[in-house]
Amino acid sequence: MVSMNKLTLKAIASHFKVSVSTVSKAINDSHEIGEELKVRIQKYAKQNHYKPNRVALNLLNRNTKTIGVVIPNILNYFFVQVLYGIEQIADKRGYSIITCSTNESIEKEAKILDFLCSGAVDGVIISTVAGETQLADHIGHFRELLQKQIPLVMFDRVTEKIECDKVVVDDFEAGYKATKHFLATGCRDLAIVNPIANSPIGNLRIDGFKKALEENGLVFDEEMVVPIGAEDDMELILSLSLDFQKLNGILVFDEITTVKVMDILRTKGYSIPNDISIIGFTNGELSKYVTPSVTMISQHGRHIGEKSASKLIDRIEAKVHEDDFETKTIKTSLVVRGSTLPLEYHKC
Amino acid sequence: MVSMNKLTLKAIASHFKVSVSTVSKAINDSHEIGEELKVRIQKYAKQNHYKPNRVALNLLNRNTKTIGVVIPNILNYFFVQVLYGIEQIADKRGYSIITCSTNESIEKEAKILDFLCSGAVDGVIISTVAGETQLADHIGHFRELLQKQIPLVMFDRVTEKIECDKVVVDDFEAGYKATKHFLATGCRDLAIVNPIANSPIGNLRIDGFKKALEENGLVFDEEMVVPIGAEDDMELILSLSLDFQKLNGILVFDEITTVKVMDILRTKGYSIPNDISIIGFTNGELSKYVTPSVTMISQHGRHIGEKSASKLIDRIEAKVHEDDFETKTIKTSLVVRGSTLPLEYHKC
DNA sequence: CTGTTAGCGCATTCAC
DNA sequence: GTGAATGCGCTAACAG
Repeated sequence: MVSMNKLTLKAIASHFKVSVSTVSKAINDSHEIGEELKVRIQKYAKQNHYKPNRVALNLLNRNTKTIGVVIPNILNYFFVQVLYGIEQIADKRGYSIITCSTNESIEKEAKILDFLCSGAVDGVIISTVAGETQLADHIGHFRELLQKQIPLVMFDRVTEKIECDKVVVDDFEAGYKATKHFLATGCRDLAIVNPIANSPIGNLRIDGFKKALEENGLVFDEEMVVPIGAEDDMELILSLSLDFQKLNGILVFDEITTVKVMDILRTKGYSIPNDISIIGFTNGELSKYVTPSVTMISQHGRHIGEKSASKLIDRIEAKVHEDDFETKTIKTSLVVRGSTLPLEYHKC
Repeated sequence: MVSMNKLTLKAIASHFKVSVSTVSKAINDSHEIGEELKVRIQKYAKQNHYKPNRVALNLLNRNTKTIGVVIPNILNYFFVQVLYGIEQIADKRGYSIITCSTNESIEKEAKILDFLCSGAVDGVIISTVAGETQLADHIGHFRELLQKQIPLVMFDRVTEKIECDKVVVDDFEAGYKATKHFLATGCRDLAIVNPIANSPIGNLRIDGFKKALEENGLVFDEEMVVPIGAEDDMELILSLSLDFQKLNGILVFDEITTVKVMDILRTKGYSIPNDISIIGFTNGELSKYVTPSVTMISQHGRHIGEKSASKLIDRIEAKVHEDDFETKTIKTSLVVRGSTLPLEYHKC
């Protein structure tokens, strides 16, 4: 038997030969409606699984109880963790999430932002794909969001050019902390492998690295930093750029690159951490289970997601749109594992 | 300066002192509107970033160009891959995705399905959290979707009780294939570590395992299968259940458990694969980078996502709702790596 | 060429 | 107690 696919107030109304507004009130349990009729209508509605149409309500209420989340790459575990954190909070506060992936394409990001401007969501959380340079051309899309009064929270990859709430990682301190740990375990000949070259985030980490070096009377040299592109033959580049014989510590800026570097070192016959120590910026399980397990900087992706979502929803639900934007900095943690030497070995 | 946050047709109309429908037509470049006025309106709209309200259009068109995706756990890399596949296709065909995570809670799944019934999406893709037993109580939520004519595609964890399009992994063949590989490399004393006990999927794999054993004249014994709960002390259970001395091959049904098992074996002094071989059901990078790298069954999550999304959107856009539901079976691949012995070692 | 009317599904205000 | 009218923002059919 074929049932009507959409049960509306109107249909119920005509079934009971009453008006739509009567049905509406009955279903919303208004005291205005006679008890007997009310019960009959409610029962009928329940039996036939009546459910008010979200879209109609959205139009009426001028909100959607939905937030848009824009990330550069959903296959990156860091962003998945952020997503998880956002999801937790959103769910708790009655919001749904519409997830958009830019795949690191600035054009796609623009397209998505454009879509998100159209009233489909009440607010947006984004980690932008744009580096500072590209952003200039493309900042308009953010402006439009803001101009339409759609609350915006940026996380991780943010930009000063846009005024909004932000949740960022303390990347400077992270670079500093990792470097200090190298030094504290007797590793003084250091290098950085940087798969996110040109990003402000990477630069902050490098700044922290510099500071730690300086504090210990070591001089920073640009040669210490090896940028790696996605297409590059990493083994070749590392061999050309680094003198492994002299090195005893490598800091790597993402998870996959970390294990790849370790693999290359192993192939070349170096022992980790005895010959060379490794610290990685990682988020996933990977670092825990490779051998040796990786000493890492944890960025607390889930926490970043939670903070971002809380802030956004606060902003959405605030009656007034004030301009007191806030930037929240999330501290990283150094998780010490097997790819660095124990602290007792050396003092510095 | 404060600009109006929402620019509507009405606002433009009153600005030009024309009617709303004139503006609508002008913006949609109708030939009915005088060239001069049309251009003026279009220019004004562009300058002020007019964008038609999605929600209003959704109400009008009775669709949302959005699909709901329901997964048990977003931190599981398999589901992330599926999500990625869905995203690719959805984007290509002009749909957005609203992602919902049940966190393996059947109540939450019911809640989500309930929400998804309310007109927020045009169709649903789901991997249900429910095992066959629980499903009885809770099948109503699926029925409701179907009854409301909302297209539904189930993937991975499906159920016969619901009639809809499905995309499943050939888990029987996967179990068979993995077992055959053990046998072909001379491993005949086998065990299974099953962290998804009671799931139909796990049972299919076990059936494949049995068949491979039988084909080689070996007898299956329930003792060969060790179920592991999320809370269990795995090391303890394995020690109690398995005689590692006699074992030379272990098949593990998820990724994290695989590396944990390997860790335990290493701790106990067994060499992989020389003493004991390992094959895992995995999806992530983890299996590639642990030492030794893990021979694994790849489930092609991305492909599953693509198929699911294609099927769903076809169904959504089909004028007629026929009942010729299709179940698509995705073959797995065995990726041979370092945790199993080379084929040349033995013949069988 | 432009405007009026109607309706998507719902809740709310105001009459009766 | 019940219902008609209004409007959320938009398009389409129909008048003028």
